[in-house]
Amino acid sequence: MTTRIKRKEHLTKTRRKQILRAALSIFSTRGYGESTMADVAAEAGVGVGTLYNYYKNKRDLLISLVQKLLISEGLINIFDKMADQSSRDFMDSLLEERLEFGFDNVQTILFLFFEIQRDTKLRHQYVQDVVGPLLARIEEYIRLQIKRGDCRKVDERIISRAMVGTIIGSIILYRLEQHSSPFAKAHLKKITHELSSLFMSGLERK
Amino acid sequence: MTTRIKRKEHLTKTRRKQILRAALSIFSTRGYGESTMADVAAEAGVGVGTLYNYYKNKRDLLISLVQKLLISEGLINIFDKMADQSSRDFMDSLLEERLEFGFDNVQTILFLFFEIQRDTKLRHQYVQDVVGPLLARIEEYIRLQIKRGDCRKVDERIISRAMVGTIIGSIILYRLEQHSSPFAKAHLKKITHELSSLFMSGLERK
Amino acid sequence: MTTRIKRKEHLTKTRRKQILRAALSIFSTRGYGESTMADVAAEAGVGVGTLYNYYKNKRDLLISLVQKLLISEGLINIFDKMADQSSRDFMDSLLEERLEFGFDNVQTILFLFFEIQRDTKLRHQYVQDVVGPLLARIEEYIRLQIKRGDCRKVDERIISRAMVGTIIGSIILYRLEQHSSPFAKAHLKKITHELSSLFMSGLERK
Amino acid sequence: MTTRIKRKEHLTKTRRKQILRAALSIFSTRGYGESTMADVAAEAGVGVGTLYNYYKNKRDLLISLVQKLLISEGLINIFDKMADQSSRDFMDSLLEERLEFGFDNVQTILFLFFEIQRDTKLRHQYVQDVVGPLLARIEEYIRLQIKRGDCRKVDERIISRAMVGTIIGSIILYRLEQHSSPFAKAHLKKITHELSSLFMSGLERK
DNA sequence: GATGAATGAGAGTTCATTCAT
DNA sequence: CATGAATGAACTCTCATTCAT
Repeated sequence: MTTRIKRKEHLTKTRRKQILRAALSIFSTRGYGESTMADVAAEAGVGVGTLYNYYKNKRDLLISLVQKLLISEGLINIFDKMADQSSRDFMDSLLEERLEFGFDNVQTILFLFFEIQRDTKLRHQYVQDVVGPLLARIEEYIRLQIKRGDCRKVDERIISRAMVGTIIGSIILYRLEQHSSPFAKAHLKKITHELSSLFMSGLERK
Repeated sequence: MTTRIKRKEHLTKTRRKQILRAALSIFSTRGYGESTMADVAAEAGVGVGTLYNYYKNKRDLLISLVQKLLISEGLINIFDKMADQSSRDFMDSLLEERLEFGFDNVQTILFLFFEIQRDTKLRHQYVQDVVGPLLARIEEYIRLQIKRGDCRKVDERIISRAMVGTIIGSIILYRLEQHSSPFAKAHLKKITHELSSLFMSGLERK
Repeated sequence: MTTRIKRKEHLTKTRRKQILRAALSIFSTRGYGESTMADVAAEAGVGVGTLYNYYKNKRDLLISLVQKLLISEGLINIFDKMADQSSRDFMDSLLEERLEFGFDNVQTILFLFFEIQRDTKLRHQYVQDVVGPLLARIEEYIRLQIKRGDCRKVDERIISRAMVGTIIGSIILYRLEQHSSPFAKAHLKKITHELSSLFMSGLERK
Repeated sequence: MTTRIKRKEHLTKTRRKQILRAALSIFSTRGYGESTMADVAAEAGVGVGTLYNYYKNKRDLLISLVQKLLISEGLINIFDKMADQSSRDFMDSLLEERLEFGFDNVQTILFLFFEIQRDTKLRHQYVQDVVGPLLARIEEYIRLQIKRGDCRKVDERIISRAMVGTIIGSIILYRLEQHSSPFAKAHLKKITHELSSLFMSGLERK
């Protein structure tokens, strides 16, 4: 009995995931406004009506999708990996991990940014749950370095944003230039190293 | 006679601009797919039919709009101002000018990026006409500094992209955080200075 | 299962027929270009959107309609009835059957002719599938009569066309004069008899 | 002064003819409902606005066009040529003249029939001014032949319609079969002769 | 009188959503 | 719960008509 119910819940979750995955794929490539529920249904391999058994309407699907991405899909889980890392490693791992993830999900990320910035609620949520914590973490790190004397006196609130901005911007440039540039996944290590060096010596005390 | 024709041509150009301006405003805020031609017409203060006297269809309006923005609307005219500037000024003016422009046009820029990266032709055009020249210019500048011995040996192709990426990413972060951050127009000078310093000392020979 | 599917297929066919019938009615009276999909939907008693679940677009509806009429709606099934009939009966039944059908469907027929002759593909199909076989049949009949010596030497290719032409033209005249003439359905027998006599003695050996 | 006015009137007439000619060409090939005023204007070599200086609206243009065709464009002027002709010549000249004219203007004629039969007023006018007189003439001819004893007793009202119908139908068949049949302009003499013979001996006293 | 840009009513078409099966 | 045919509101686009030049 309980098992039956559990299985049912499990199935429901699976179905919801399946639909969200399809929606992400479709929305990312065509854009929300130009995607149709039929497209999503086809991609998910279910009937159109089924979508409405799991999501109230198209907009609900979008919001659910975005929130799911914000919360659980590796967009903020860097923290786990970042814990207790020494200075250079912190920078390196932050850059490498985020860039690799970014390069792998450019379309999704661009789609996310575009949708998030258009919806006040989503934007606040995103800033609060994702960007905020990430920035806080980096600010804290910089403050620590300054206190230690390893870093010159900088405005950590601005520098942290510059760093996150660099990651975001690099991902976008990668999408724009595609394979016609040194910003290819193949050179990820090289890129990480150059950026890391730039920031490290940029912050370093003279 | 000639005057009459000229006036007519002038009117046509004016009308086209008027429509493009309206389209930009609508598309930027609602997104292309969710904007209607009626919206655009209303914003432009003309009848719906009139739009079709100047643009073949909705997509044509979008493409024309994007191309117009790429080519003439100050997205690349930074070059004129940048000419013959000494090292620190180059960095400062690049950052300040681009950030200010970016902060003033976040929505437009995000809209542009989103549309450009979805259309292969536009993407190529953008890379070739806008991003490419800008990167070339920065690479050249870095190479020069290296040769002069003012800058340590770095991969100028990566660093140039990092710099452009930083600008792009900062603009996006600005849009996301809106007024709840130090990334506000009010602190533009401060921001410019911090970033400039970061890059300058980041590149500086130890 | 199979039954379920069969029922569905049946329903689909019924719906398609229902729509075609409505389209025929509307197109015949208003003309294709002046009919609207809303008209057709109303006549069929379905929503506008439904039309598009069965036909790609308005033109597709027209073409399907015309082809359906050409192929199956009794426009060529005269052959079954004509088989193995002696000379005078052949002529009589041909005339009577075709005239009656024509008088009953003038508008449809005129609409058909007008659309068919404007579309090369339809025209070829019509000639090949409908007019051609009918003419062949009549030519064969005439040739037989000539061989038998019951008929004087005539060019059967021209005479057959004259006979078919007479039927077509009579139908049109009937539509034009409407009830103000002896060409009324009431006098069908009389008309058939006069025409039959005309042709019979027109062909008869002197 | 009078000359000036006359010239003006002349110009006006010319312009009206020019427009009607264009309208006929466009309407005949595309059908009234699918033709646009812009099409007509382009064909006539004038601006769209000009059309409205000569005709109240699109429908007025159609009606004027049809009436013009009915009244003056050779559709009924056969009477002049037919006067005082002896029996066989009457039939021959009627057939040859009407068929030649028909073969040369199939599209126009089909367009005319289609439009006329859809408009009650036009239909009445057509029957009264064109078809009626033509039928009357043929009926009279047949009655005369019967009285003379050259023709067997037939219902001249039906036979006359059959003859006119044959002409109409032959023209339509010609359009449908186009060049793939013996109904080509090249064989006009042959056709005329066969038809004439058919009718003559069909009516002849045995 | 000639013109064609401007217009909006209205056409064709799409698609989110519902609901009977 | 899964489905997809039915639907009409809403969209894109067309085009007859007007009117300032």
